[in-house]
Amino acid sequence: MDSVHILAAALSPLCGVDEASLCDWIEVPKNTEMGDYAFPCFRLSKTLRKAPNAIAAELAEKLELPAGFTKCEAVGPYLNFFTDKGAVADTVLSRVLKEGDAYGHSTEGSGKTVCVEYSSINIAKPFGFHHLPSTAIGNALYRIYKALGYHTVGINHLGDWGTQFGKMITAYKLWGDKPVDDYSIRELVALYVRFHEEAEQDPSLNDTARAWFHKIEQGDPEAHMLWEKMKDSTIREVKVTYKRMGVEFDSWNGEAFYEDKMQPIIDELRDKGISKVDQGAQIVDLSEWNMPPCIIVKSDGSTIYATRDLAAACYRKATYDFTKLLYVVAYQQDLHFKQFFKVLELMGRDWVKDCVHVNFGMVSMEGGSFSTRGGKVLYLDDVLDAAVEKTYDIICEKSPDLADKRSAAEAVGVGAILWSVLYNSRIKDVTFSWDKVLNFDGETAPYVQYTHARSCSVLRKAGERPASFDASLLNDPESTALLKAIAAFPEAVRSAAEKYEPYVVARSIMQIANAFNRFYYEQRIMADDEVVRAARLALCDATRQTLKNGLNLLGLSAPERM
RNA sequence: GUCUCCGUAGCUCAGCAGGAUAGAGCAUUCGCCUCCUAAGCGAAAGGCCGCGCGUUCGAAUCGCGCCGGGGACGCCA
Repeated sequence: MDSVHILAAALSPLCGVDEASLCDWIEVPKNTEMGDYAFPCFRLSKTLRKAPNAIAAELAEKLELPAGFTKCEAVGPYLNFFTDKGAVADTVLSRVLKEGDAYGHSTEGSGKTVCVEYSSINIAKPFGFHHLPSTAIGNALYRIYKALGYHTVGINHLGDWGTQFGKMITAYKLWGDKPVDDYSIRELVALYVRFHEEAEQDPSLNDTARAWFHKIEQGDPEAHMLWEKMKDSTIREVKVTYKRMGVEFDSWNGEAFYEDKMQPIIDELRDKGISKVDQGAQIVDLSEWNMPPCIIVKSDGSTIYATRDLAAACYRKATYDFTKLLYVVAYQQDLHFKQFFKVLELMGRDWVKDCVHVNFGMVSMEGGSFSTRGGKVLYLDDVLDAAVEKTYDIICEKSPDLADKRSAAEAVGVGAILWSVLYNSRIKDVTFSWDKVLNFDGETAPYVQYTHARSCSVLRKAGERPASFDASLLNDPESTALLKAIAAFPEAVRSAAEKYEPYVVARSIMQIANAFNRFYYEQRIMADDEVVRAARLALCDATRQTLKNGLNLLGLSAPERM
């Protein structure tokens, strides 16, 4: 039973309100000097026909202080409670140190499966900075759900199908000068750009491209092989980038995979009378729900992304039997998801309630926009490299003696970039600017990583320390604030999952890092008094552990030195 | 035009199952390394929480209406 329930149980008989309601009313004051918990008495004034201030005073008088609490006082209309700091400190520290890498984790999701679709890049196209939000947010959610005990399936829904591959093959056949396997993404993109340039002059190239794509569809050996190889080399290359960012997938099934799985959906929609033919296309009329129609089959007989998404959702339900299917996709597609979820509902798939469009804001350049054809692309790798280089320079300047500068620079540089989209609400648009992305001061990943390394450094220097410690010695304001922040971490992880918002975890560890740095400055951890030292070292270790766990949940690594 | 999201300090953002003086970071100004990593800590300054009405004992937080901005709106994804 936690403190809130204990308080509610104690208060209930005095004010004649059931415990459950009281639990909702009890709050944690923003100002820590006001206590650890507070009970506002406004609501009682109606039923008790008394002024809130009087009620608070009276309750303070009558209430018998429950175990674990040291003080209760009436401040105006509030009843403020103070917990036994020593006991709380001991509980928190023992738990963190005992659970270790699993602190913040739980088993609430055991036996349940969560599928997360994220990143979803296009084959033979740049892996650009604009893929960062989906990739970073999706990966963080994947890790967070896994930590909560869910079986997780990370899905990279590749854009690996469509006429652009006919164009790619056409370009390759015309201008290719080495085996397809040897082509890097940038070279493939160059072919694609050249195709569009030349097709301006010679539109017949488009016919050739269509023919090549048709061949892929028909399973023509050469066409299929070329397509397959472009796909393989793209995946091989992006896996390197993914690895840098701690990103993994369990499935790379993209659009091509669902090519043969759409017909049953189309048939079902037609047979159940859900779809109808309109202007030569097969559509589902959604005007009843104030939405434009959802196109299932285009008037030329080919399918469209909605069809593929329907097939994919059904396939995933059948294959993974998920309790949740998350789509980490930009908000531009809000309408599409609303439509496609509605169609699933009309098809009687009641599990559509478990499908969530985890949308996020737009990525843009400071002053321009991205476009593959125009060649105006910002490769994610280039951004990561720049951040790593800058980090390397900083390390050389600040820690010239550090043995493994490269790996620390990699961890911190990449972390800084990931952090930029993990620290704010998903819905916020991000405008890329080198200045912003290369600023490592303040609320950034390097700050948290630095704090982690700092705590490691203290522990390293301390060497052996006694297994037992007296947590009640951690009663100074800085220790108390730090303990509170550490104690809040598991709830932050849960909340992040519930809201599909990794920033909740990011903010939580930021708060811990901040509290630790104040603690570090105000209280000497390596105190002369060895009993005090033991307690502070335990707190330092708990900080280290929690920061590491939090960083890992976000896909960042926690170097021990930097 | 319709639908939808957003609007909090100069800038970027927290806070929004309503509660006690609205919080951070960046930028600006000023302090702090003979001691555990100064990628740090502290201080100053900076706000009709877009505007109005309503609900409430109480609204940045909930509802409605404006204003301003982003996005989407049938054969791209």
